[in-house]
Amino acid sequence: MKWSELDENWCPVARTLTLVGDRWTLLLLRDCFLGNSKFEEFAASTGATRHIISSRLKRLVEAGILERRLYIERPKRYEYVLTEKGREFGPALMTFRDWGKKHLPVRRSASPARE
Amino acid sequence: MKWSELDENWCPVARTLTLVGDRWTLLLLRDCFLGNSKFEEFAASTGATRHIISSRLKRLVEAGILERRLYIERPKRYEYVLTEKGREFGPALMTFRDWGKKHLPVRRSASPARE
DNA sequence: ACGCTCCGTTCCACTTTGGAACTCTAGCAA
DNA sequence: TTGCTAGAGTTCCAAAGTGGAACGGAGCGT
Repeated sequence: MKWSELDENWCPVARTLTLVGDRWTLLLLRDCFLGNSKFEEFAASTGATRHIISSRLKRLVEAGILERRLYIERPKRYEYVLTEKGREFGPALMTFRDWGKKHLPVRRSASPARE
Repeated sequence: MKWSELDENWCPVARTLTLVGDRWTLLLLRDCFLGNSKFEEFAASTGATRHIISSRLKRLVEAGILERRLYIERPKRYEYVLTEKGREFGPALMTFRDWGKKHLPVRRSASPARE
């Protein structure tokens, strides 16, 4: 099954995944909740390629989750901000964060003499 | 950035995404919460290829989210069930479901004139 | 004019996916 | 015995997606 066919799926989870069902998209949304809004910020923060960022932002804007807004007139700069629809996705990221904090603690090599 | 490098990321959301940050994995987990547990059930329900199902189940088992359990001795049949860690992922799927129900209603060409 | 910054787009090699066929084990039927 | 069915994968190949880096253009600053 093509994943594009999921958007008419009976299951609301499946439909949601057609929009945000990949890691970069979810990372971009996390960034938005962290306050990032500019292309270069996304690039630096997520580590995704500009190519990916460009395509994902486009999809999120089309879906009405982000809004592309002109924030400087003269050199024409755009930023991407969450719409109401997008902000309502916040709880989902919270659950990811909580689950990750609990079940996937960082193993940092900082702690002495191990690993 | 390779996505495998995310698992040491400072952000718990990013770390969570290393495990479940793709559509098929999340669909498989949804299936588990719906009560499915067998390979063929996953194949039928998600529409993913057997290849994908195989690899994703493997990863989920390695991560301790699912448990691979022998349920028939003689022809050796296995089923996949959620561990406690996996069950605690439930709330995340609920938020996806709720968001999808609210913001991505099915547009069925069957019913005219209503919404 | 020249370089610099931000925001993308284009290119190509590499990896992942989709789709279908194939394997293996074992029960059941003729 | 041969053949059919069924579950649980594995293998193969073409198509799609991704990573990395270079390129483009619009408007500053000097």
